[in-house]
Amino acid sequence: MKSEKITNEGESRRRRYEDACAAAHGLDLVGDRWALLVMRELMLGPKRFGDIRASLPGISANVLTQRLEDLEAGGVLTRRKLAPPAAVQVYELTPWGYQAEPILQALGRWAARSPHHDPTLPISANSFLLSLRTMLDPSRAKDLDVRVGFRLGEETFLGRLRGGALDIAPHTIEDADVTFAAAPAILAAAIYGGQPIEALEAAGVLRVEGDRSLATRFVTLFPLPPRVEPPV
Amino acid sequence: MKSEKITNEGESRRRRYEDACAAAHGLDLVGDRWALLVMRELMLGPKRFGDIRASLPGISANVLTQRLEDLEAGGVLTRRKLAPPAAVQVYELTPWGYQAEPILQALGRWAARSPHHDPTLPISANSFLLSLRTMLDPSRAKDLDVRVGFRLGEETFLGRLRGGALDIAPHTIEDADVTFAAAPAILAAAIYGGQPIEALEAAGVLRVEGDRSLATRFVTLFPLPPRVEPPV
DNA sequence: CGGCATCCGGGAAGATACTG
DNA sequence: CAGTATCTTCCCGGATGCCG
Repeated sequence: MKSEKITNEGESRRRRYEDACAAAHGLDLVGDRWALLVMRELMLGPKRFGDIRASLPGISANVLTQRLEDLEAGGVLTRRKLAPPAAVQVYELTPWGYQAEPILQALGRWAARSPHHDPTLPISANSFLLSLRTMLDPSRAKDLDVRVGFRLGEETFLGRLRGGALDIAPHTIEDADVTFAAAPAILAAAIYGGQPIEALEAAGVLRVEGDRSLATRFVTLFPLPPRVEPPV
Repeated sequence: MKSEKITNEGESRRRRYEDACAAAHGLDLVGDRWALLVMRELMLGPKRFGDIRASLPGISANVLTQRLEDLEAGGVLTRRKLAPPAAVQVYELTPWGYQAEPILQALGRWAARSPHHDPTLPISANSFLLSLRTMLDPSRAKDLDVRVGFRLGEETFLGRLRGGALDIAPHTIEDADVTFAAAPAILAAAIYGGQPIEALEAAGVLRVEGDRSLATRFVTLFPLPPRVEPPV
């Protein structure tokens, strides 16, 4: 039996930048592969291990376990057991963890201009919804106060657009002013790709309920920044 | 001889997240270890290989070579040869590369609140100066229009504070209104650690030239956000 | 089934030595 | 000084299997 785990006694000797720069310390915390994407998947609310994994095609179970441990040790998230009726364990960002959203937004805004960005790859519900928060143009939205429902696969989310800001959370959608039902990639095509709503409905891949004129306005609130000219 | 480098025919098979999310693509570009810190070192102007390396204690030459190649392939930076008198090669961010600064700022602002952040580690001139741009409180600075010089080791930088924003670039400092000469860590102690300027001068680790009352005001313009409560 | 440990192969990171 | 070559170490990714 050499199973003496000298590895870590609660304190990790993980590889670190020895740098006082706060950004470098941020990379110590969330710079590992997959770490920020795990946080992205928790950004709209707690999730279970399997749901995170399903949202991140390509991550393996042991890596996800590792990232969750590291992020918990860093104070970014906590594991919590739901009330006995459904006593499942979920992972939830700490209040400070939720405040990491501007990192994802800065990264997303910048990379959206990349010459190599490929928007045709698969996209998760969370990353699509977060992209709306990121790309919303407050000046175009500032005089709107509406509730927008999203039915993305099994899950429903309710967005509250008010004062030029957009809050989104998992929620029922019966009292939304307008509701979009489609795969995330389809909605992205409508909002970022300029695909007309009617065409997508005619193709049977999108359904709009409620205020249709609001729907056509809503999809224009998220302008994409110009691409950088292709590589020399 | 199996030295057939099948590796890459100009196209890289680098490990990528297959994800349409722009943030995920951003991680494809700058998510590798050291990548963002290399960009940080170039954020205030072009640098040579050796200078980047000297600013990043712990990076090894081959990793730096690799990161520079990858970032160049991603359109983030270019290599450029200076005019014949000093025909040295330097690395310089592209205009789009410079626009990545908000990523560093979001990361830094967030991680500055970490319970595990250790400000006593070594700090480079660039990361200190960038931290000023990050942490400047525009409301405290909005009615100031001054030139601030920094002598950090061999290099000098000139900061222009105006309209609540701070521009910084390598520059001579003879026409600054006030000048700080000290190691970056010392200046950080004065600005973020609340060390009195007089005490640091008495200790012989800091020298202030020019408008001294401006100096005492300047160091109050960069409030630190509150730390998160230590781990449970 | 969800969560986590273990083993293994490949590849990136780290350290050192070497070359133009 | 600016990288390149080489070797070691360790992380990532996939598979399997244990256990509640």
